[in-house]
Amino acid sequence: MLQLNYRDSRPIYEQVRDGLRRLIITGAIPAGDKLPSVRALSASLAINPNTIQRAYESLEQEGYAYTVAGKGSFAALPADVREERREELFSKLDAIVQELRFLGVTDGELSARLGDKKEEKEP
Amino acid sequence: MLQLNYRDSRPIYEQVRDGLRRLIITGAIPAGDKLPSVRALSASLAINPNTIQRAYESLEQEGYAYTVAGKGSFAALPADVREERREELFSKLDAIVQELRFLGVTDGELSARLGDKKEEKEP
DNA sequence: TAACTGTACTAACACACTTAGTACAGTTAA
DNA sequence: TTAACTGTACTAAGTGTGTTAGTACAGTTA
Repeated sequence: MLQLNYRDSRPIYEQVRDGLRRLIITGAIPAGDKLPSVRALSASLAINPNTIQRAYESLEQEGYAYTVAGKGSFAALPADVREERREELFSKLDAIVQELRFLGVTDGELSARLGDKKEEKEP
Repeated sequence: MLQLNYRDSRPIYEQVRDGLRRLIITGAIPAGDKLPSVRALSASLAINPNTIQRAYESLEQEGYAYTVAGKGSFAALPADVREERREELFSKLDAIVQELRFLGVTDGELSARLGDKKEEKEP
């Protein structure tokens, strides 16, 4: 379900949070569905429950999850959070594209790259 | 010349390295030009010389700089490093675009975004 | 010679991350 | 009601990384 990379310098709790965020945004975990319990996920990933709890805290603070006391944590993807994420990604996109242009990448190459990826989704 | 963000969780030496890399790739520091000395840059940024040294080590390891004993460090941008950076950025681009598509961004919106940025460079 | 260059150390401190353990309130099903 | 689950909130300890401070050395340049 989630993959951890211990070589990565990023903290485990961030990797867990980012992985869950991606699963929620891609629909692999639909909004409203229950997330694995802190203890269950910590057991399956073989890490401390506190680390999972921290990932869930961060995920909830970002708006991708909510908690019902005694029941558990659930996935969420409200419109404003989607919009916020879009803006964040667009900003990163701009920076990358700008640097690629300095590296001599043409509009044609960029379009081709995006087109290729589109075809992978719609063969 | 370089901006540091102490709120950023990223280490200072990575911020310095990434900032210099960007200046080199964009041509703000042309290949062959001398980089500021370790001591001079550490003084102007008000940080420890060891931190700058670490940034230079990393930058040189990536291929964006070379050292001449006793003279100093100089910017570099060989073809293979450019190509490696292109691949790295394309990978990040793919991941961002994929997530944007899941967020409902259409090809038209993507093209428009790229087109806007192009017009900013060529008004 | 004097002032610069990068580099290589040791030592110490601060902070974030992670783990371990315990505890408590709310929910759910037997 | 009891038992097992849920998230949450602590304290404590260990570890590793980043940063700073200080000193030192070899090479270059004016």
